[in-house]
Amino acid sequence: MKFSKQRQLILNAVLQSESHPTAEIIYDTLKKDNPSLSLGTVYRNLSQLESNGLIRKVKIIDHPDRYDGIVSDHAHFVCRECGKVIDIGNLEVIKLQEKVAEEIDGIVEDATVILYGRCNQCK
Amino acid sequence: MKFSKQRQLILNAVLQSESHPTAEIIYDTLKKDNPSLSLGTVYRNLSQLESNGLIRKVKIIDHPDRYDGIVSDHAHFVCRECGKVIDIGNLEVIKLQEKVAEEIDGIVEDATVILYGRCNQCK
DNA sequence: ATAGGTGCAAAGTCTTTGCGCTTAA
DNA sequence: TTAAGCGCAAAGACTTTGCACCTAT
Repeated sequence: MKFSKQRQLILNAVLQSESHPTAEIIYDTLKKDNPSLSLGTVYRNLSQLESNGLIRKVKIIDHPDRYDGIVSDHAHFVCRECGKVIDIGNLEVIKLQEKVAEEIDGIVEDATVILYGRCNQCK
Repeated sequence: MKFSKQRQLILNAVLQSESHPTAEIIYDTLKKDNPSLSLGTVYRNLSQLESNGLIRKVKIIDHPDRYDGIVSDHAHFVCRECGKVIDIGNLEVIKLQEKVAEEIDGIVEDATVILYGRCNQCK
């Protein structure tokens, strides 16, 4: 994989962000200092970076896809009130994967876990 | 909520299906015996039924949204080889929710859990 | 009677892609 | 040098919605 200036910018934006940004957010953020950047490039790179395992896509019901720089399996908590997304440790997720692999007699490669509710500020 | 003929058909289609159908699949299936049915109606009803807690939406990476008649929290396993979706018991999911509620000091209302891998036939 | 639902088709949102130019390796 | 990437704009996939008509309650 080549590392163009744009790809570096996009990768860094995801890795440095703590807000699990959407393609649009990344585009808007980077556009300020890189006015020629195109949205298509952002999508192409997010997709490419994900294929190469450098970032991870997170699907949240009723929101556009988000991206996350933490690649090891872990869960997300989404606050229904304020929309905040919080990373959750992966210990429980790994346990879950093991149980399920046993239950279906198959191989569990990874998991997407999203919990919905109210965060400590909004509850 | 009123129960039109269409709503009944759509609800039954989701409840009876074992394949976690998409809106398109439901539409194609019901269209055979109900040629005047429109895709917009299917989307409207799936959305409405979900709001009322009768069915549940399942988001799977790189697939259109699917719907599921089992409303209690539970996980899904998706086979990357054959695309099959298998329901997983909810015991582990409930445990996970409890741990996370504690970890974030918030309220966890429900969860979407999707595991990816190879099923017993494809592994 | 009437709030809510329907079919249809147009519009909206998010994402992908074809093309001719540019650039990292 | 050249395979890969870029910007742009058009197209695509999926979903929502406005409107005039219809129906469950």
